[in-house]
Amino acid sequence: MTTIKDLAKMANVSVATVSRVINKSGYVSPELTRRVGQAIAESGYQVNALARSLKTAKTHTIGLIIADISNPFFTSVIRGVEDIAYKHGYNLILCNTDENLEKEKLYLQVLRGKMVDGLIISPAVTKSEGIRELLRRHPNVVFMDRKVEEPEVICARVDNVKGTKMAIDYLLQLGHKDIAIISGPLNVTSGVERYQGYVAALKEAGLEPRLQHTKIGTFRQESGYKLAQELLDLERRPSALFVANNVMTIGALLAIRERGLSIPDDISVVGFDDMDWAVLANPPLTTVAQPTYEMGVKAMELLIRQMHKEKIDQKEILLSPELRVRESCKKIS
Amino acid sequence: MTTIKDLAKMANVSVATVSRVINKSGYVSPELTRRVGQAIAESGYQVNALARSLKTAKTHTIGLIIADISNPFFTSVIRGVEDIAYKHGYNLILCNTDENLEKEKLYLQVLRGKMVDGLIISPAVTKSEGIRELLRRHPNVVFMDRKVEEPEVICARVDNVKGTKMAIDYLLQLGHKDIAIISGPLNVTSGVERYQGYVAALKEAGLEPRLQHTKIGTFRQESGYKLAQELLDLERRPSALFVANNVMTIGALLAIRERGLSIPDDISVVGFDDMDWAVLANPPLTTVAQPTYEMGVKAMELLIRQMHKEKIDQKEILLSPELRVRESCKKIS
DNA sequence: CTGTTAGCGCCTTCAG
DNA sequence: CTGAAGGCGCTAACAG
Repeated sequence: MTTIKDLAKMANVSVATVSRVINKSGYVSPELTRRVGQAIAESGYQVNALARSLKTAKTHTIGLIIADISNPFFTSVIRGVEDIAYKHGYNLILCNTDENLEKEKLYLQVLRGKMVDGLIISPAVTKSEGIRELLRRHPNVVFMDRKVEEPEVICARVDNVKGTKMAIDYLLQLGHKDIAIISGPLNVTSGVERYQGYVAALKEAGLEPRLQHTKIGTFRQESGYKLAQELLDLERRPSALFVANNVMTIGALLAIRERGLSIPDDISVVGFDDMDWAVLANPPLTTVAQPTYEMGVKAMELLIRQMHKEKIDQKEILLSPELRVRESCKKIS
Repeated sequence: MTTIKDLAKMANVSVATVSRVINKSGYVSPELTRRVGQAIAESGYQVNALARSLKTAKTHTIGLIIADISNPFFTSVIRGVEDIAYKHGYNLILCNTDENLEKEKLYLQVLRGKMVDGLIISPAVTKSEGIRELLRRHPNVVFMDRKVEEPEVICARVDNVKGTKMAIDYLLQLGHKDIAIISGPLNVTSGVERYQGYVAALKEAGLEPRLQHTKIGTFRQESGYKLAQELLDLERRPSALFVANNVMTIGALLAIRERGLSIPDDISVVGFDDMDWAVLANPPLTTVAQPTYEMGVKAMELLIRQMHKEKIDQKEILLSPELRVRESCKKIS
């Protein structure tokens, strides 16, 4: 591997001069600049970012910790993060935790070791000693989608309560009274907030949430599938179903289909998270859409401000969800 | 930040000793081991991977260059890569090129600078000077999904010709003669191979591919949408449509739906790439499924063998696709 | 404008 | 079994 030392020899200058032309720091005469340039071209030199980072204490790398890359919600978010990161010259180390606390903890440690300039996290659970320690040790951390029970954290996410309320209110308006929920896990903020939105919306309408009709899932497809089955097997089957995320919705739709029931005649459905095929489903699915790409963008922008020590007036960005009414809910009397 | 120097002072030993206990290299007396261990615990020490890598010339980081993270095909592949990488202690730097050659080139350079131990690439085009140079400079590169026109490259991908033939043969069997294709770009291997499979299948059946019925797209949804429109507007509308990837299929389905046509009565459709909602579509969509997760696993396993200098008997792994017949094609007479 | 030099934090001979 | 010292490749004073 060529080093600046080699270049210095080739161009017959000092390493400092080489460094200067590489970094365009300080003046170097045209002649020397040319010679160094030539040496670089001839050797195919590439600066060693490790050495540079060791010296400058900047890696231009950020860690991205999320639960599941294969979930389209996250990939869209990642896309937003990547676009902004690229624009500002940062690279992403991608860490998939699978909602596994151990894995999260290990990744946190590895990323700290790799001296990332910052981190974007979608934490596996609301309270984690690992993250608390991270917060103490690392100055640049932003949360995304989900947050953690600590004061003063910086975070970009969606208004889950509002989104869920929009969905439930819509169902209520259509005349539904027996609205079931397949909720996410209650130890992550997005899960608990959507559940709270559900409860709140019902109560505001003077309805009491039924234990029978509330199922707590894991945000996984199998979970949506299984819980939907339980709901469908109930003596008093709900007239409407709200599912708290995209992949559980797929599971639920599969279960409904398997039972030979039809939407919305037998049961109305609205899912949290829009999906690009929602309009192609049978029938087209009514959903609560999150601005996923934008969430990624905002998170990365927050992180960049934080890394640049700029003032952040709004520590918590709350994006607005949107109800996309299609044909999966019917009016009942 | 705590360094081994600090630890050495705290434990009243030399840095060499600290290094030895951290890396479990060489014998250290129990007493000193204990003292060092305590110092580590008290200080919350974390080794600086930058410094270590600079010294050892190993980063335990690999670069992953793909076209589009938001495409479920790639995310499933990434998932496979990540799982294996994690198992072996490697981290992933994720690079999204957007099929953009400039971006790819820049990323290649950055990754080289960051001294990644290896690279997995899904190249934007078949022939690229940037990649040729990389191959010359970096010993550990494996291609995934798509490859590049160079001899001896290591690669994990699917048998695109076979997959496409399966789809076309199926349509042929159902009696279709006017089978259109929305192909991918012809400057990437997966695009051209699927196109070739289409042509070959037709010719073997004694049919001549019609220019009118072959549309060359970009693997993007808009492209599928627009080209499907063109096909549908033809005087002699094809009786069947093969779409060469997942997101173009979504576009095509959208166009068909918009025209008020029904599948399979007005037109039969089969798409390359299965999708988890394919069975929920209206009607359930017949597809050619790729073993995406497995592809990622194989690619990473190949890379690991390569990095470990193990012998690789099979440089090119060709995975088998599978036709999933559902309800989007009808028999015609 | 250019060169010399001292580290960044770590690993690894080489002595002891 | 332990310590001292050199160097990985680079940047940034500090001299000149």
